[in-house]
Amino acid sequence: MATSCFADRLAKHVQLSDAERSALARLEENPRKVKRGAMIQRVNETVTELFVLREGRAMSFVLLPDGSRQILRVYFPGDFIGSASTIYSKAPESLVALSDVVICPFDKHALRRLLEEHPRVAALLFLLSNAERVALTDRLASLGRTSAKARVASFLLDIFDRLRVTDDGVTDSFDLKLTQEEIGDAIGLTSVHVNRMVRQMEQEGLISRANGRITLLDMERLEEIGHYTNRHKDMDFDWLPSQP
Amino acid sequence: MATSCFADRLAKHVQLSDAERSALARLEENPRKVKRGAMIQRVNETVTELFVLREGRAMSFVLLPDGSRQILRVYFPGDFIGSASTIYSKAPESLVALSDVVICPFDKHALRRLLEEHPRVAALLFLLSNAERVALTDRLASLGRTSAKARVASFLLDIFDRLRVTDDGVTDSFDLKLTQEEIGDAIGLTSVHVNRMVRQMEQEGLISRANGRITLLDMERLEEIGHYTNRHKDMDFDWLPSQP
DNA sequence: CGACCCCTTGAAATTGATCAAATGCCGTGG
DNA sequence: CCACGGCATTTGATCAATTTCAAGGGGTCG
Repeated sequence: MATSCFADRLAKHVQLSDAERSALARLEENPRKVKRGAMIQRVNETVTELFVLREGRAMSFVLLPDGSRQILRVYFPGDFIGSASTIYSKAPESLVALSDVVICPFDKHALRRLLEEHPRVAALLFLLSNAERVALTDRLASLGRTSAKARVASFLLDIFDRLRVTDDGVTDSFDLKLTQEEIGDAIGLTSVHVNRMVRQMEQEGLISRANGRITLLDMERLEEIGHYTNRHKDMDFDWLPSQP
Repeated sequence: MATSCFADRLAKHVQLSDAERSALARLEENPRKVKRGAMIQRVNETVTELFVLREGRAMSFVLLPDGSRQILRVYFPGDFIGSASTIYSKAPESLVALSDVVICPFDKHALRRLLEEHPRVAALLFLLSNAERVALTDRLASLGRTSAKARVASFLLDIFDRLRVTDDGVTDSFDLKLTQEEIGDAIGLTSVHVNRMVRQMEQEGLISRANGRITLLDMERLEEIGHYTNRHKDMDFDWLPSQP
């Protein structure tokens, strides 16, 4: 059986049949290495490909005419990225590697075949897409209605909880691998102000930092400050079509 | 053939077979009227139902502990709402009727059957879910990185373009049917500041208002001010499975 | 008529942005 | 090994956008 990073991720939620696994593995037949900082997809370029992120970290973002950047989402191994190209012929967002990464590009026609032949996987993708949607609405509420400190807190918790889904080594600390400017671009703040908030949270004993590594010292208070809810706990896949 | 508001919407993008149409119509077998202002779904309640909005307008929102509200999305006839309950057992957001509405609730098991039996419809739903995702990222960039005036401009254009998809009567003016406080809650501003921006845009000849009706007088400038892109023009459904 | 809601306007307060400069860190090449 | 350049972080001072607070006006519905 071929390995599939994406199948492994899905298998955390539901059992997959061998046929489904190998169909998913076919999406990852063409792994490609991309260097840190390199562009995977450029906004407005014609796109027909999607990607599975196999290794490393990536992000999607848009640039506004005045040069400011909004980071839309940070991605981790096993994430399915660039799904906007399923419906838009021109990329609505750019994708860039945050570290050296391995991505597996596949054409949307391959996705089509997968959806046709494996309705249960199709349903699963639909569900995960809805989970992404909720993640975005959470951040929308964060940007629209909470203070700078709350945004930093919830952003850290979000990254932390997402890393924990796949990486069992994560217990209370993690490598953020983002500059303060990037954090700011993700949560709608300047790097200067991110610095002040991080620094303040450190002094208050909420977090600590050591060469790029963040430790969450008081998660309860962080959740309270950030108005954060961990959505991962509440997922329910039971109603999906039973295994073929 | 039974009527289906949702099928009509999908049919704007792709041709549907009779079997697909009647399968979609079954989702709308139980229309229910809901009065303006009434709750359709309350956050944190256990949910197993989704809805097609057949008539009227609705919105989803969350309340933060300090009482402030973030409106996540405004919905129009033909929209598929509450899709978060496909994956979360407790509603992550509330749904409320903005006008008297007719909604068609259906159980997620009915959706499951639809996805199993009609892979092409499943694919289509997946695509539309990705389009929603992009709409959210657009607003995320708006909240995170643009001025109050830009947010108002892009919000108006977005509502306008979405109304135009279904309602042919819309050419340059439309009923917003939202209070200034609701606009503010959607784009992360106070009602006071929304008022100042709307008023300013009116004085500059960008828009005009008459008893709740908004007319867009200078769309080009509005698009520029709001950094707005109309995504509807760029949709591509050609690669979908061909008709069965 | 009164209650209520929404819109409007002004003045003061506050949050976070902007500008500017210093510090520290790390990899590279001499 | 050290010097250097370049990038990220840190800090201070000032500025500007938006919120907050407060009050008045207008329309509508019971």
